[in-house]
Amino acid sequence: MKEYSIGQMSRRTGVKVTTIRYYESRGLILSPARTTGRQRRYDEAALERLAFLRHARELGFGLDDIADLMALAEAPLKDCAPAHEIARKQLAAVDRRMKILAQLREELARMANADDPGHAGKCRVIEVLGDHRLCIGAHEA
Amino acid sequence: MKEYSIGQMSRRTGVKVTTIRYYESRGLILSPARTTGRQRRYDEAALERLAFLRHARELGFGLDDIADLMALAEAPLKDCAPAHEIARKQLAAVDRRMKILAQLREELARMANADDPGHAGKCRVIEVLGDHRLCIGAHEA
DNA sequence: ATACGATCTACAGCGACTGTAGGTTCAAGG
DNA sequence: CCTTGAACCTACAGTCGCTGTAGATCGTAT
Repeated sequence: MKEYSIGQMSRRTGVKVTTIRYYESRGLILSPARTTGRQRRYDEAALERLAFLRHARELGFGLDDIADLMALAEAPLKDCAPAHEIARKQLAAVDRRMKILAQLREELARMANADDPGHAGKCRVIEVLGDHRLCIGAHEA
Repeated sequence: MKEYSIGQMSRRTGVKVTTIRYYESRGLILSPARTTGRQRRYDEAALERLAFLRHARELGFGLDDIADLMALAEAPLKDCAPAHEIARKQLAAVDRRMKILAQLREELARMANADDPGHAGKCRVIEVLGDHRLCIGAHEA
């Protein structure tokens, strides 16, 4: 059975050592076994959960939502009704995120492809960012 | 000469009143004129700067990057290559994010729509988001 | 046996807000 | 005018998700 130190976990997932300990303190990952010298030793399952956590964070999910998603992953063995509700809620969140990202992408592509960077003409990046017609969200409130 | 209260600025740009004051305290926008009762009164130029700030934040720029961009906007003859570089970097990040979100979306949709919640098959959310091949950033360190 | 990097705990600090308390100002209606 | 109530003011604590520091201990390679 393979074992990993916290540093190996960090290298394999890209999550910083301090952040791993922070996740543990928040209850997002289980407290792992310890050596006699009280150093953490993780197994393969812990590695997978951490990789999941990392990707979910990169997608912009909050830690509470991630806790829900993790519960969802374990749900099929139990009652699925709450799991489906979480799935629907997260699906809606994902759809909103994708919609916004698609708009961001368009604007950024326009910015990145504007005038030649070194060229004598004026830089459109600033203009584009200031343009009211390109507002991403409806801004009420 | 049109004048706007902080609340009107907020409504016009979608930036919350408290956040506008925060931006001022961070030096990102100039301290506006005040009424005799010490309430802020903004002009059209301030509105434009705030709109710029809002859009840049939505695109994921940090406040320091935004300060740099604003400085660039005031020296338009200077080379704007760094601004293009920032835009390209953000664009790449957005593309990676969208790709992963699409996969998660598919999995969540499958789970949310499963006719047979109890036997719909193993939940693959963790697998989908745990997949190393989908990593957004290079993770060295 | 020693050296030296990795790990430990505890806690302070950061970025970008957000919320609260408690008071003041402005504009509209009576 | 005067009242009323929303909008505004300052100051500061709290939030989220980390990140960094200090000082001590552990573990492994030579």
